[in-house]
Amino acid sequence: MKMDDIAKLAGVSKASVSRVLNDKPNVSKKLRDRVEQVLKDYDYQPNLIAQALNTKKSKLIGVLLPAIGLDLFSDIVNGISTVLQQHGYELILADYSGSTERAKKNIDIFRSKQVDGIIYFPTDSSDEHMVYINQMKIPMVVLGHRPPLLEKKSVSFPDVAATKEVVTYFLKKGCKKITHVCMPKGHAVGKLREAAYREILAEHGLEPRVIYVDDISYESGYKLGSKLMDEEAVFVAMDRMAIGMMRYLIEENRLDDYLIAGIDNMEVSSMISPSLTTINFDYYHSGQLSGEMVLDIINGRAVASVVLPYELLERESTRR
Amino acid sequence: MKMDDIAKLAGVSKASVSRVLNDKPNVSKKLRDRVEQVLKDYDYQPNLIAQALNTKKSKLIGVLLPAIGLDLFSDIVNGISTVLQQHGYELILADYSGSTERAKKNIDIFRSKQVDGIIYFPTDSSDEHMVYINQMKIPMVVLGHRPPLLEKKSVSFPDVAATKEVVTYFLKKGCKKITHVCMPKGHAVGKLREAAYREILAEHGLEPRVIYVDDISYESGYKLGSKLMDEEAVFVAMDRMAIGMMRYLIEENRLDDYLIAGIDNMEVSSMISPSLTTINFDYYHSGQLSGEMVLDIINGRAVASVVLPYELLERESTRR
DNA sequence: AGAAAGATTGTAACCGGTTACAACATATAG
DNA sequence: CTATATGTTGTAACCGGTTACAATCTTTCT
Repeated sequence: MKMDDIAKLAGVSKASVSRVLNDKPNVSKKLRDRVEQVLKDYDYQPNLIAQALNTKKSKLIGVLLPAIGLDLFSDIVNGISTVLQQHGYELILADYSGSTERAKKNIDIFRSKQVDGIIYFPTDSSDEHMVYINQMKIPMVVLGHRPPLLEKKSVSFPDVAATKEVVTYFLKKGCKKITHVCMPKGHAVGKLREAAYREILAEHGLEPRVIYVDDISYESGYKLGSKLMDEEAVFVAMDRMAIGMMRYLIEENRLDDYLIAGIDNMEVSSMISPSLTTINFDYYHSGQLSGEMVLDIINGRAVASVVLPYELLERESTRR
Repeated sequence: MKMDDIAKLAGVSKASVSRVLNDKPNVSKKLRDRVEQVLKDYDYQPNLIAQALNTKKSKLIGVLLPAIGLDLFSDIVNGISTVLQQHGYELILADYSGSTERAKKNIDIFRSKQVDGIIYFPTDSSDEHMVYINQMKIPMVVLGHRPPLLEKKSVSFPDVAATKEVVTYFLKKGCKKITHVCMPKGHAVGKLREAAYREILAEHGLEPRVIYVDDISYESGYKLGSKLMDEEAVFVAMDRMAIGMMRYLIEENRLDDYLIAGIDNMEVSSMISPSLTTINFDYYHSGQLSGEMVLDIINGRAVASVVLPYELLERESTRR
């Protein structure tokens, strides 16, 4: 059922049907009623592809994430989706498994599909990559980072401040040996957290000790439990790895030897025992904000970068 | 940069450019080379919207879920995405928050966007709804259910068998008082699990005791912990609620009074302490299979329904 | 009543590709 | 060296909408 068919059935021209559908002015009530009746009778659904072709608005937003299937990212998608749906946009979801090449390819596909905007959560926030991203002429929001070049169009988390807060918390508790379990190399966020950790330890004249994980799985955290030595406190760069590590320590009956804190605040982090001290980042909200921001950019409204708040949630894993 | 521009730059017609792009036969090497050079020079990306308009293939698959943000669903999306990406399709993601009306509306939007197929995870699998779904002329896979009408195009989980396996497991351990914490009413899956639970208890002449949750959150499970009485075993209809409940019982120091089992096998279920006995369902794989199935349907290949296997994972929460 | 202004509707071009068909060029056969 | 088959390229219609502009119909005013 296409517009021409509707037009014929109502005995009017295609243009008139289009006017009725788009609530254009200067349409007589008689014609409008007649057309609307036919539209209803035949349950006409316009072909949005055809519409997109000449309005040049696909009402599609591309969302590009390092991975899907991580709760963090699904919270983000959830937030984005909520906002987009409210505004009549749909989202195309893609992941690039941390490969910058695949990210670029996906962005090209998004552009081919004529998305109206892109929300991109890069793992690589190098200048080189950001220059490449910035030169695109498409509304784009950078999520999770705040690269200088795209600063104004970013929604990010205060990784540095949050990290310092955790480490300071350990210091205040009198810990001298604070280890950091870091995300795999290549994760820009991990780099930030590691640098902040090192910086604050240096400020206090303490020796840093960093353990690198291979991947950001529970399993990975679990395996690295055995690398812990005589430290007092462990700051793990993601809750999921912290939980894996705690499991290991519980099995080895060594958990009482350590104070453990994560960063992320997964939903489950308060439900495990002992519950995990962590930093709360509101990923869902970051999704909402980036959704709103990309729509603002599309509609030519002014936007300002957002750095979300964080909150230290002190729980059982750091109580003696 | 549109096709006409490329054509002019290469000194050929639009049609020839199209032929080169689509690897059509009967194109002279000379012309092909010339066009390809220009394509490369100007980094031409075809407008897939225009392409979709006349090929009537959008290379878009609509994925409609009850919710996004639940790990279960993000595993599914992950599986779907992997397969689709391999075949050059993109996915449009939408959720309907368990409202059948919103589900219908989303399906309409999908069709307006001319998706080539839909993967739909309904919560409502009533005949009425399935008749409505079935009468659509669009390739569609039903995920998570196996409604008679759409049986051949479904990918589902053996909820009944799995439930019976868990309950039987408790029975073998000698439990007589087995409670079931059920998903909120309206969840078709919850109904299946509850019915299977009731059936097997009846077979053994035992009295069922069902506790209903309001929503499928950790919190919900936590709150219902207080409703437990003198039962020996608890079969919870989702891991996340089981974990919440365990947390409550740990806080109350009553966990040792119960054997607890879930169903789902969340990634974290093996990492908490005590680790949770549960049924493993491979959601990621279900996503892959439904992705493949929808592509098969689109391409006119024969498809057969899939019921995924399950596996009881006996862990610490049911050990004494 | 007739002209001018305003409202309503239709016609046709256009969005950026694909493809049937025609036109032309080259190869093969007689 | 034509006649015919085959290969290559261009022209134009089409996909299903939107919209500028022209055409027609109403009003309103003198």
